[in-house]
Amino acid sequence: MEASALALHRLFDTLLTAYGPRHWWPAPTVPAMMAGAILVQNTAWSGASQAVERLLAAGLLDSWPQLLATPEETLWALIRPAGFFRVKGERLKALARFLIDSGGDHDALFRLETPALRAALLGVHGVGKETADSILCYAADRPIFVVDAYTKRIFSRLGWCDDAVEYDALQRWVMDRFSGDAQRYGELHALLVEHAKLHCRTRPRCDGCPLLFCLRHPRMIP
DNA sequence: GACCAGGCACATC
DNA sequence: GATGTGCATGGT
Repeated sequence: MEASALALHRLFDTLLTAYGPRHWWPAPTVPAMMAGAILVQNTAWSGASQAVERLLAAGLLDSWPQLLATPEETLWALIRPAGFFRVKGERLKALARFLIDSGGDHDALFRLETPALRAALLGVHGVGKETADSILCYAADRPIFVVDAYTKRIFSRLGWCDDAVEYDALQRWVMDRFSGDAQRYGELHALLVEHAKLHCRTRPRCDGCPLLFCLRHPRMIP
C-alpha cells in the first residue's frame, strides 16, 4: 500500500481506538437525518438536535406536505435553537418541496444512482456539497466521504494539505485511499469531528493528541 | 462579554 | 473565479 494510504488508515485506526465507534448520524429516522443535515449547518449539533426533536414532536417529519404547509412563524419557533431560523426554515421547505416533487418521499428519491442523486440534492436551495454528502452517506447509505470544516482543519494542521484545500480535492484524495461502505466512511467522518472537537478547536489543545505521529508526513493532498 | 459552531447563497469585484 | 457578507442561537 502507498505511504499516504497507510498514513490515512493508521489515522482511522488510531481515532477508532481512541474514541470508539461514533454511531452517526444521531437522528432516529431518515427524514430526521435529512432535516438535521440542514439544521446543523454552521451550528453545533447540540442546537440542531433540539430543533430536530421539536420537529419530530410536532409530527412535521412524518409528512413533508405538512411541513410545507406549516406557517413560517410556527416553523421558525420550532427550529429557533438551531440558529439562522429564517434561512433554515426556507431550506427545510425547499427540501420538503423537492421530496414531494420526487415522488413523495425519500424511498422514491433514493432509487437514483449515487451520481444522479448527488446532483439532484445539489439542485435543492440550501443544499451544498457537505449537506448533500451527509445525506448520501448517512441517510441514503452511499459510500461517500463527507468533508467539513473540521476535516479540513485536521488535515491542514497535520501539514497534509493547505488550509485552503478544495472540497472536491480533499474528498477525492481520501476516497482514492480509503475504501469501504457507507458505514465505514461515515465512521471516518464522525471520528474526525470528534477528534477536532477535542483537539483542533481554533485554540488547539495538542496535549494528549493521538495524531501527533501523523505530523512527520509531508504535504500529500493537492 | 467575546468567541465559536458538523454551510450556504448571494453580491461584488 | 475569488473574496466578502448576512444569517442567529446557545454553549464555553
